[in-house]
Amino acid sequence: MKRRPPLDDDNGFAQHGGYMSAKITKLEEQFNTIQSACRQKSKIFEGISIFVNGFTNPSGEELKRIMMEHGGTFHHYQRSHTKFVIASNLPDVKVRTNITRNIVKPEWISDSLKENKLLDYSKYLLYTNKNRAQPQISFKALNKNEYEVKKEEVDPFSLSLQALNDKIKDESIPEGKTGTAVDPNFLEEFLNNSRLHHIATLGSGFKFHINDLRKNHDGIFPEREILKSKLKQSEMKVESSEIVMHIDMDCFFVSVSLKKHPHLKGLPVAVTHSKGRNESEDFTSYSEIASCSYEARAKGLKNGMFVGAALKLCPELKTIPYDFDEYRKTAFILYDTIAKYTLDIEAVSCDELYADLMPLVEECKIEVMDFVTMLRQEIFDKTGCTCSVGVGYNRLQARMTTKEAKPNGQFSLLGMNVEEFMKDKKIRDLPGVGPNTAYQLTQLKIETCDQLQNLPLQTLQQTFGKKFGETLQMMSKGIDDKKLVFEQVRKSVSVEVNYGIRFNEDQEVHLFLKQVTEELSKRLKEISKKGKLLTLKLMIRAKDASKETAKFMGHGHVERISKSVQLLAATDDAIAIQTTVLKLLAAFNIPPYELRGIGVQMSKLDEEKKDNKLLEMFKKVAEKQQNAPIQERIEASPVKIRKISPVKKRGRPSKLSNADRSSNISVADMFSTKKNSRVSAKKTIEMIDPEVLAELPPEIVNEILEEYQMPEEVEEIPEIEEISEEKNDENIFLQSNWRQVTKSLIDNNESAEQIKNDAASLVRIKNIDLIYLVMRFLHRIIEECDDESLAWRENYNEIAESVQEEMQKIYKKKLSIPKKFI
DNA sequence: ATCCTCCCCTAC
DNA sequence: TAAGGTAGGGGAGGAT
Ligand SMILES: Nc1ccn([C@H]2C[C@H](O)[C@@H](COP(=O)(O)OP(=O)(O)OP(=O)(O)O)O2)c(=O)n1
Ligand SMILES: [Mg+2]
Ligand SMILES: [Mg+2]
Repeated sequence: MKRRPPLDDDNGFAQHGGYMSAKITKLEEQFNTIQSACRQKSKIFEGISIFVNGFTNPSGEELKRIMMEHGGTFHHYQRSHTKFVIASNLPDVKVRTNITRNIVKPEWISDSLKENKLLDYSKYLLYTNKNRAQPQISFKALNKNEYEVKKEEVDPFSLSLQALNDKIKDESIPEGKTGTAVDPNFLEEFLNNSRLHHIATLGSGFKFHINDLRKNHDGIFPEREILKSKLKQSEMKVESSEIVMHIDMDCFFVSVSLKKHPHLKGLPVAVTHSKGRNESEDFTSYSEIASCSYEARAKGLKNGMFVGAALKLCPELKTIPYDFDEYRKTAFILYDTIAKYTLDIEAVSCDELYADLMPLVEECKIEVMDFVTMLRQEIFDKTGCTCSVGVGYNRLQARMTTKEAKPNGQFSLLGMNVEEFMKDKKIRDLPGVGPNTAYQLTQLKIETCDQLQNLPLQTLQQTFGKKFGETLQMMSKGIDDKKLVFEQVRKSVSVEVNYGIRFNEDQEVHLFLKQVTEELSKRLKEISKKGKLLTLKLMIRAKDASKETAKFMGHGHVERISKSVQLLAATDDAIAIQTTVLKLLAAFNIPPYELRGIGVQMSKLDEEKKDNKLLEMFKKVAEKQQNAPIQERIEASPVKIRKISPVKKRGRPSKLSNADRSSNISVADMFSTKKNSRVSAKKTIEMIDPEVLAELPPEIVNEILEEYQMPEEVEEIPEIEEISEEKNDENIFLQSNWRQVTKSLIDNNESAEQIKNDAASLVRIKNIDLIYLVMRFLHRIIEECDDESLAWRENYNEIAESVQEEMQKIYKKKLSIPKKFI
């Protein structure tokens, strides 16, 4: 209902107002045609979706036709909602990453068709418990933790990768593959030239920078004295909790790049990789415009537009190259100039931030807009670039007024009728309203905020969902409850490449993925984080897309798929990540030549791995004041804060150099004498010196990690009442991923001792609901596996016995749990 | 009711 | 030629 087919538009020449015919994606169009073309003959397979893996009889094509004609659904790739995988045999590596309980022989389909009714698929399972002839696999292998590196398993990959590595070094790149991800230098080259990579990196860099400045700041802003003396004194009337300023550089890349091409000032200019037009009739470039000047915008140009399209609108357009290093330097000047006056800053991107000016104007007793005028002048003096500022009582108001102010202007909504101000704004100008939402709103005949204000909330929520519907209406009136977030915490890290992806061989894919995972590992290490949830994101050529894209080396029209795995322990290890990612990839079974994009993302990030305890401690201290204006923090607890940040930075904040970053460590250093910090048992892993770990071979590392998943007693003795709490933390069944951990213990045939103890302990802490679940779970998975399961059946009996024993002691009765095995 | 996975959308 | 990255918010639908 709320989800629309994605807007996907390969050639991108579709114009902005006429929200294209691409409401329905090409893919869906095709789907519809096919559906209607082949008249349905029966509904035998209604509600059944299949994916065909490998060679089958009937063939994949034939099975597809059967499904279509008889009410079923055919998936070209295995998806989460794919109900059955049809296969006659599967290579081991594929089996290991598939749930085998839904792998069914193709005969299921053909026999069902013959009988003209849906037969019981369980008789056609490719892998059953009785089916010992089949390679043993399934549950164990599936749930065996993915990151785990066992020599026997990994060798095939690592060997072939090594071989390929050497081979590629010696040999030239295959025919027609220069400039693709097959080239071993591609990733580096691509990242160096990708503007989107640069702005993303700068963006998170500045978020970090602000955190860093705030943590190392003493709460004194000497530069405010200058404001007090230079600007007219005036009293503020307080009628809001925030005075929000939004500041954004005007056509940032263009302004900066123009400094080296001054003769082009005043002309329509765009920053792009393309050299522009050589011939008079050359409107074909699919190079993207990162930023265009306001003269160019007057002709209808927009950031992100293709050069060819832009030239059609503005044939006299001049293009200038990127200057990434200069963007970085300029952005630092922007941030550091503002940081002299306040650190109540929410970083948005390299050319844009919000600041809460309330504490500043209250202290200095100055007019907000006087400060803004002075600030903009200072930024211009230092950078030679103009910026614009909007001011309002919330972030939305500030954001909207910046648009109004641009270029090179400022605008305040304070004391104005906000609802009135919003009325003539186009819905597309609301932050959060992109092409899709705008299209859906125009379908509702809504084009301005005025109309949006008057639309019944119910209608909006029907189309956009409860939450977003309400947000939309609030926004249309200029209301926005979201407070600024000064200290932002990263929740994920990813490396994605959706350009130049043209492979022929699996090994080429593997080799590229290796580089991608190494890059990911590098980035995790840079910010001292480890992650527990690993996601592989792929872009696959859409069925109807031509093999060659309109845009050179682009991805074209694609289908996006992703798959994630929970790791047993957080990791940043390149090998561990790579191994897991290769398995995820194998599970999709995509022919290499159909890939158009590859990304690897790590989320569920743990706390900082180094000085973990110290940082956690720091957070505890700073927790309450976390998002408070910097000055209030000091007032609330001057002693503590001084202790945390003895390193004073007066006057001009320094650039974010390596030296500066490492100075952050001094925060942690301060705690190095405090030993009584309480560490959650889960994090015991972090007690191993990371440097030591890094020296060890990855297999060993993972073994150690595995060990530490079941930590021994914590070395430091916490206060008495905390002991029991901590011990409970160690109970595997009290971990959120206890199912996974338990499976892994069983699959690896580890000792049942801990399971037994922890299960009994559950009874002691009277967590009966959980012990009930646990016992049922144990029974089920032990029943499902065979082989070693004899031992585990006995283990189960023992565990059950010990649980019942505790039950008797505490409750004087037995728990109704699955019966013992015989 | 709450969680998880696999998306989609938006922004710069 | 061209360098379509990356993070966060959130919804649908299934599992628990
Ligand atoms: N599709 C986009 C949008 C932005 N950027 C880069 C180039 C921009 O200069 C910079 C900042 O983005 P803004 O949205 O702030 O746009 P500009 O600064 O270029 O223009 P404006 O004056 O509207 O802020 O990010 C980009 O590469 N591709
Ligand atoms: Mg800008
Ligand atoms: Mg901006």
